[in-house]
Amino acid sequence: MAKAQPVRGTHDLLPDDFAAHREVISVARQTAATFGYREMATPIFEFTDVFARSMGETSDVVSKEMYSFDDRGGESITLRPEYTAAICRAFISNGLQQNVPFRAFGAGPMFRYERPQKGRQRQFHQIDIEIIGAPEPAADVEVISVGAEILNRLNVLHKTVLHLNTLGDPESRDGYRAALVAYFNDHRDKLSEDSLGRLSRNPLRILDSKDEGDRRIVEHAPLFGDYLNQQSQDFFGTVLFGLDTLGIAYELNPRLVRGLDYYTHTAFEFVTDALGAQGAVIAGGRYDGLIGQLGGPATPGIGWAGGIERLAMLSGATGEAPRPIALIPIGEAAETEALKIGQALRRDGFIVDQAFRGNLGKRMKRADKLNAAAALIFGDDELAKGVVQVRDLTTGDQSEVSLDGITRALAGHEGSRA
RNA sequence: GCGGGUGUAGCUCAGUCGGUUAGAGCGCCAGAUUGUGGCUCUGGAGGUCGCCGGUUCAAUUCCGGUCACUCGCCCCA
Repeated sequence: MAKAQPVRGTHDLLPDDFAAHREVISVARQTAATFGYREMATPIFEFTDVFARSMGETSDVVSKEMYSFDDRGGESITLRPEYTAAICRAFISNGLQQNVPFRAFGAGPMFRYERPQKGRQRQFHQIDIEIIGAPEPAADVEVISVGAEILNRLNVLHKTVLHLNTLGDPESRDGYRAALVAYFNDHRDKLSEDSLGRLSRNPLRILDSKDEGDRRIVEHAPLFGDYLNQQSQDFFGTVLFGLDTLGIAYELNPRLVRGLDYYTHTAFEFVTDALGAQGAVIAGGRYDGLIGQLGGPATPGIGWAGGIERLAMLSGATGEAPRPIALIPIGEAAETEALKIGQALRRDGFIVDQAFRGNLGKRMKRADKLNAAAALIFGDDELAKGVVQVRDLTTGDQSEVSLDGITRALAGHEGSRA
């Protein structure tokens, strides 16, 4: 092991990475804001129970992927593996049922102990929106359309496909699940080992198995459509109609199921094939039972989470450092004057770079390397006249400008403001 | 958690059929050019060849283990 190695599955976000990261967040934040979602944050850790009860003890995340530990007071604490349960807990804790429908946007780190891959890290970051207290299918349409609009503004919508399915209401889902379990039990001798495990934990997942043998059995498995009650069908129909109205394209995918217990009705994923095996960039669904399971008043909800790293990769966003204004004093008196000029320019919003050492040539090279938009050059001669040389480093044009005219002379460099 | 690939300078990569001082391009530093950047030229710094162990007179090279990344499974964002 090399020295100073980061923990497996964690990554540093250096300034360029961070700029791309922040771009995803700010596009999402702005887009969500236009729909009335307000940003909030919850703690990065919660009582383990918050996730164990909501996501289901048998889910992969809870059973083997959580960063859980006992704190010094003996409480079992877990670094959040997802945002939804935490926001729902906050909804209950703060008595927000007065405020429904409650729309929230959040962004931050999540933690799962998984085997790292491209697009899969142990600390990763998500953007997340939730709408709580809206049982109407219009909320499903809205939440999906927020996601589509964010992808659109990030210029990646065309690289994704929206997969859509319904899990129905609890009655439909339980009925289907029972039928599936009965069917697969009759064929358990032919199921893969993975699927035998799924049979007890989450039989719906067998539908999505990639195993050849499993697929042959799945072909003749009962269909969800036959178990959806009228209400669930109507609900889903309304969602589809809304998406059609908005011109949001989707593919119905009856194999799209969720690994977490709390989902009902609409389940969806924006998937890309451009990132290898980790193709879901935004995924979510309706969770009408979740808040009740957490001990709150029965309240429906729907939302999604998007992987910031995956979105940043997909958009190809690369952070670019802004172009500063370089201050290049020559001589001691000018160094002193430079402090004052720099202060004034910064108060005016400019990004100002001041080298701490070097002669004129050195500092010009540095200014060039920083991709500075302009250099302000001044020595004793200029100070005596109360001027500075303003050199445009793109064009090479240079002119003498009086001290109180610097801001005006930099008018063409709005891109150099922070 | 399971199976495969990879690991040589800050970055991208050559190379060593086991043998003396391990290379290139880019980048970095300095000089040509002590009041004017980009181009060019010259010079320089920078490597425990991922780590630990084994075999060997000798290992960066072969073998084992390990760590990290990566591809697929699993799971998901």
